[in-house]
Amino acid sequence: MEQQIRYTLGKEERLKSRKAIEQLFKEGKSLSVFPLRVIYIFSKEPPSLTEPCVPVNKPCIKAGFTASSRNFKKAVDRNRIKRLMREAWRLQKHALQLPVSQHGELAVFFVYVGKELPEYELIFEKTALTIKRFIKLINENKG
RNA sequence: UCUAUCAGCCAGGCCAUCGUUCUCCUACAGGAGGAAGGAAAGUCCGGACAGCAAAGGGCAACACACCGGUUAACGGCCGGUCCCGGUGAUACGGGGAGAUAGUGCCACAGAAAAUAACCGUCCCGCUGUUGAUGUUAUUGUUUUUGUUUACAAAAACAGCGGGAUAAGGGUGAAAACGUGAGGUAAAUGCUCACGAUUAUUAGGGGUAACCUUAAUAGUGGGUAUACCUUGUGUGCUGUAAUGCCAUGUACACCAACGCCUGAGAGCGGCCCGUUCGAUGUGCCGGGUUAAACCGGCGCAGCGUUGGAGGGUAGGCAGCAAGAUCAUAACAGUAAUGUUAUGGCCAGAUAAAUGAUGGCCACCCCGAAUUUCGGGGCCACAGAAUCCGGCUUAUGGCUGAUAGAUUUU
RNA sequence: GGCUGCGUAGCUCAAUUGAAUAGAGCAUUUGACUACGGAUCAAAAGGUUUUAGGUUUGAAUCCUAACGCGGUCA
Repeated sequence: MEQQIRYTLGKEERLKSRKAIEQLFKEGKSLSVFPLRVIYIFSKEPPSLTEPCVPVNKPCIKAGFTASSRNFKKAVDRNRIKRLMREAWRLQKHALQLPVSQHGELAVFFVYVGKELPEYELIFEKTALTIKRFIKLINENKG
């Protein structure tokens, strides 16, 4: 049986520390794939010096998701958007895993900036697009 | 069938794949089990629990207000009662201390908005004018008649003073019980009849609010959702409360004791009373992940002894077995309570419950009436310490009553 | 999670010790002035006082509930 990819998104793979998120918003770069706005940061330390970042054991991509309460006043809508984004990320992030693990660590934060409730298909497509752009970015940095 | 009002119920079920979170097991591959609501919402009330050294008294402030019951508690709920609206109907909806404790307010209009004032009406007295009529005296003339003067004076008018009035006075939301009769100088519940209404007393019913009968005394405008008075209740702040752990750093850190003085501070509104009382404190800049900390300026008593103290980022507790849930029986009109049996039912912290598919049930449409095909499977909406209510949002179903329409 | 304040013309604000017609400035429209425009002058229109109940003879104002928008504590 060819190693089946486990599409997981546990606690380890999400941004949970308030401090880390504040730092990300302060120093991170951003790109925008409407209706998503993506804020990200690469940590420079080579993986060998800090705790070993082996793809199987320790995840090296951390992600967070949010939707503004200015655009969506109801908690139900915000939860729905975050869940859809999480689901799309969960199914597609494996494409990034290998390139990133060779390079360092990545922290990503997705902000939904649209003003209407999206369909799942739209979120899925846009997430795929962002991942492509990330891969491109990593390749440029190498070169 | 539709509409209106009221009351009650439900918020699909099962299976599979990939994921999330918590707990347990484990051979660390994984496996098993639990995982949003009737409103989780608004934060409008009431509690539990915690802190404020202790939580004492008074005042203030706030809330509530027919009666009884219910409860841990409530401003909630249940039952009753009176008033108003409303109906075929005690179906239904709304309201309820005090205006006779006091103060304030009631625009415009109106005589007047609560004192009964003003106009007007009536009575008495005084003064003045006119003066029917009467009496007496004087003067002139011989007398009579007549004239003049003085006095008295019915009545009328005017003025002043005193008193009686609330019947009348175009208004207004509201005008000092209403209608009729008698009575009076003129009038008035002044008296009488009928009616309305308030209070007290007595009898009857009811735990009570209240109902009812009789007697007596009244008829004092409205507004307390103006201030207020009376009664009852509440100390204040809130789980981001609060307690504990531990990294690293700096030291005018902390604790105890003593002396002069009593600045000041606390008891989260104020006072009394009481307690604390000095290496402190205010501002600005730097520093730290954060706090400790450093420097400057201002105000300000010190000393001795001891060893840990303060504080935040993070973690743990608080934090999931309870005014608990389900079923049954009993008590009660009911809210609710008691007993028995069984169950354990979210616990995250940038914050878990999602994505996809199938079947059944339900609804709609078409064929057709056994059944088949297609579509829908929703609305409002997401726990953050936990409970009891209230309010608001919202889909469907059922029942009761009334009305309308159609068919028989 | 708690506390607290506000909502008036298209905009910025008055009127908040209840009193009948809700006022001012800017903006808008029309007219005058000008060759034209601006400025200026004159006039007009524009309000269910956020919504729904209640108290009152009478509510922008008082009371209750809802909706919306801020501020603040940690």
